[in-house]
Amino acid sequence: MSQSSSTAENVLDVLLLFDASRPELTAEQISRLIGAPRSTTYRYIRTLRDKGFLEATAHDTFRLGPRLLQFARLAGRQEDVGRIALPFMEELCQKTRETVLLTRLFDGHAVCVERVEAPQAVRITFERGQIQPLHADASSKILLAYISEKRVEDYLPLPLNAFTPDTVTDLDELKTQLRQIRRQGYCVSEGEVDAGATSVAVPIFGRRGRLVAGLSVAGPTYRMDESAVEHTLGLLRDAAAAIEEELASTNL
Amino acid sequence: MSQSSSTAENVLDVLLLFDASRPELTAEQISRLIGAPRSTTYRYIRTLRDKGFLEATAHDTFRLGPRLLQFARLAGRQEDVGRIALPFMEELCQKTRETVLLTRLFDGHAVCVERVEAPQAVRITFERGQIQPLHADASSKILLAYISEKRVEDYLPLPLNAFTPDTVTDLDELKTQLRQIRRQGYCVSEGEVDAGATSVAVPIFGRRGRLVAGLSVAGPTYRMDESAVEHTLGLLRDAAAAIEEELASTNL
DNA sequence: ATTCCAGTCCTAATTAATGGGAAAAAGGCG
DNA sequence: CGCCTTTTTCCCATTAATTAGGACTGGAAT
Repeated sequence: MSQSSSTAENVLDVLLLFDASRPELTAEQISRLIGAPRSTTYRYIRTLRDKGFLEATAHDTFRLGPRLLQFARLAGRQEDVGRIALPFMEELCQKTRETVLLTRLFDGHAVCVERVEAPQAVRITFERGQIQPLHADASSKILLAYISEKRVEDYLPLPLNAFTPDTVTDLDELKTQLRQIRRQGYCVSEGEVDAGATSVAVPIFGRRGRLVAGLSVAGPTYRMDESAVEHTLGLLRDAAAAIEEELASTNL
Repeated sequence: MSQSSSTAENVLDVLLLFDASRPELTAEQISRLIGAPRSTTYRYIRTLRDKGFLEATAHDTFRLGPRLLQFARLAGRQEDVGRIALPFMEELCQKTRETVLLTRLFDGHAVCVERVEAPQAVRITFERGQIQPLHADASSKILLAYISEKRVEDYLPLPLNAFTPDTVTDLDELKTQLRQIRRQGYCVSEGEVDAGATSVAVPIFGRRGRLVAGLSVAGPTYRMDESAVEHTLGLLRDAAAAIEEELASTNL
């Protein structure tokens, strides 16, 4: 337990305190959460604020600052996979008329690296940077499936949370599903995170067979009937193959 | 020139080195740019990497990491203005069928805090976090117009860059325009950043008459004829007024 | 085999961060 | 309007943590 970690770590940790459930924090809270005395905390805050990483709100609280907005754009776009995949995703979106997602494993979550939203009023919405738990939805499970089976539980927040009645919460059942996903090379899920949403996902492999990302199409279940899923799956596979090929030549 | 900067600053500065023109950097470059010896630099890099702020590429370079993607979502969304404005922006987009932007002044640039893209194939595209110079396009000039005239040049990268033949590059002419913008309370620009794009912008004021953001609608010039601009302007004004009202009651 | 780098590790010296508490703003409330 | 509370900044001696120089490792290329 490194109570007094390096300054660098501490400052970054301050940023990490912020998430969707805690968009704003008081200096007092920050101080307590990172375990540093008030004066020290204020020093961190000031540095962060001077550089635009944090900003003060109207109510004696702080929130993430405008600088992070800019990074946002860069971070994803510069990903090799993201950059390469985007045009194929646009094409997929046109052909399926549903939302297309590129997800990646990071820090125990599935992170949306890139997305193209469906050109229809009723659609699945997703933003770049949005994170999802790994045990639900095809876009997440496709990532989980290619982790060595032993380490799977290290990535999961046990016990498994149920978002809908259809979320798989039994670890063994999940593992069985993962094996099946590996066998068939794709994953289809229905209503595991949001009731009424269906996703189809395929893996994207890089060098040495390492999984680099998951590509998926998600739409309202009523539009995703069996033949639509079938059709989507074919398109997904073609796109994944094309992306992999380009990856291999670029990323050499 | 603070040769002996704090650790905290240094680590953050490492992140700031990355921008669109330099999406990847070698350890060597980072070391030189922040003026720290190799071993120290590597320590920074490691800390940043451990926390996901940086990641290694395939070619001995580093780029911004996946963690920043997540921040992206939070940073803008939690802005009071952004959150409040979004629904009105959606409405504006529906009515005008053009791209709607919410911009904000930060660090000598106009930053796009929120945006809703037009539901048409030919449209102005803009992303959250995208930055623009302050001297061109209505969405930028509207921000510049409400800075005290003396300080205007502090915010501008002189000499003024021309993006198109229509970009204003003469400081005095720009100032004259700014005065006019203040007088009439809105700004219309045509082809100043991208030839063929027309923007209409209005200011959004917060408490004590402070400018908090700029609201704008941008579309291809061929669709934005005089009557469309007129129509858009009216909608923009209504939206701005509504946003200001809500801001005042919330942000109290 | 040899050379060249990227990246890590080690250590003594000293710099630069720490944190306790005072003081000063900034609000809130009667 | 002035008093009280809370937030934020400032100060400074202490000391712990960062620094930086260079050795070391390991992989890739020639």
